[in-house]
Amino acid sequence: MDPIVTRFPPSPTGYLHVGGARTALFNWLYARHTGGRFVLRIEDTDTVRSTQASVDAIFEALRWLQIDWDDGPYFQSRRTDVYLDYARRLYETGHAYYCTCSPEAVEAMRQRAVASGANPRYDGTCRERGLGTEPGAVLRFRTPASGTTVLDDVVKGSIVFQNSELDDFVIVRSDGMPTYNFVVVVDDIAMGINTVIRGDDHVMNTPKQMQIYRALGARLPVFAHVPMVLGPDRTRLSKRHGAMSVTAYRDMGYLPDAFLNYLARLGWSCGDQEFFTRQELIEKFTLDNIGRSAGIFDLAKLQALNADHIQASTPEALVPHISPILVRNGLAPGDVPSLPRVIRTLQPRCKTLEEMVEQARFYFADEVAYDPEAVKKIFKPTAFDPLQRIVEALERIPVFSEAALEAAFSAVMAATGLKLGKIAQPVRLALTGRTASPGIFETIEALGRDKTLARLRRAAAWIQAHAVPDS
RNA sequence: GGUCCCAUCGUCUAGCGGUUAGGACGCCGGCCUCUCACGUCGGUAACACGGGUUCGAAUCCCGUUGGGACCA
Repeated sequence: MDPIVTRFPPSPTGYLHVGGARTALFNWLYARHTGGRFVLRIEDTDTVRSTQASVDAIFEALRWLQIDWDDGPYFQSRRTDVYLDYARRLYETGHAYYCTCSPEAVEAMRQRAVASGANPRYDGTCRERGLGTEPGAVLRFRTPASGTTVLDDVVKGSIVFQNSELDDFVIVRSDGMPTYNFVVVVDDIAMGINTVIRGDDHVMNTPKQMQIYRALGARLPVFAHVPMVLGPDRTRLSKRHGAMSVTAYRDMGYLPDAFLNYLARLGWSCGDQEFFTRQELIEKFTLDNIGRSAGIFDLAKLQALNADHIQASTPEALVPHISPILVRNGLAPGDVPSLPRVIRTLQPRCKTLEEMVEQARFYFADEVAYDPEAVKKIFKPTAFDPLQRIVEALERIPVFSEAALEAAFSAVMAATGLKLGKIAQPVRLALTGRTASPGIFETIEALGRDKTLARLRRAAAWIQAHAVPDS
């Protein structure tokens, strides 16, 4: 059996968006799953809207997602001669003909067709005129007037199109530029693409494309039309729904593997499994379990999955992902004794890395700001003594290991008769400025000896300074 | 307007003629606990509607409604 060859053909008219990323993912996964090839092709024939910035943005997004390609990138703008070559073949074999009808005349035909209740279409005026190329002529594809074109779609099943509904569409414009439906087929044939996985907004293009395959004597690829990704209001995902750019999710602190996991499960399933590593995705992805109905992009679910991936990761593996976000927030990764240790304390408490940075702030601060509400409740005069005892106990510990810290706290608990909560909360407030934080021992360990002792002493002094005189 | 696609909890989905319709996210409650989380246990909630086919339909067929896509 021939190896599977898939492709991803983005138009560089903007950043890579969520729907495009999922299409890329499915094609990539299928190629990797089958040990086939994945081709990247930039469809930049629209020279007005295509930009280099968009090309760069797409590369950047694919790099972040770690979706790599085996062939390409090809640029359609550099392949015009290939397309015209194929167009000539179509003309020479009688599958295409020149047409000199003016745009106005064609528009009139459409009006007439609509008026008679039919589809707007070209009426075939030049079809049998046997015209050769001449100035202002377009090249039209000669669509069969009768019969049906049947698309056997892997996900949608069999779809029947009446050929009479198909137009004699233009394949080369009067300015010599080939058209979309035509170049796609030429490229897919030339690049050996045998499996086309794309959004189901392309279903209506498919019968036209199938006709071109036939006219060119090429073998049809397997088609898999994947349902679209919609916004919460059930309309096509757009700017109105917030972030559409894939890299925006990177900047918000999502892990590429979590993002891919979410995208894969949106429209594809594997029994009840929700969490997939990249490797599992490759092992388990097939075209068989792609759903037929459109899916709504749900940020809450993405967040939950991201939290799972953050937890499943090692702190060290998170470092390269979180560092840029730290820096963006004015925090230097080196300003803490051990960044992985800090990350470890926060892993079970964050849905995104952005949240993690937010919660990590106190580790980096030179001096924590106390939450005023918490101060009222916790920094009471009675908190001074235990705090002081903790300082003394910690001063005697050379190495801040969790076990040693726990022993020190136990000793203070025994000496004062206080429960851990009564001691831990003042310590927590002293170290973090807040009432909520990671476990007190792991926090101290990650914060390090110097910062811990400095903050505890400052807190003790603060309480003394603000002590309410006995009345 | 024409053509095409789709339809299970709010959301993602399992189901492929016989199930108390399962899981996940979210939400609500219990437990755990040095706080917040994590974790764990439990709860909430769905087969769009109407006809058929069948001993039996979420599942097969037809229609209706609703949503979406493409062309204009």
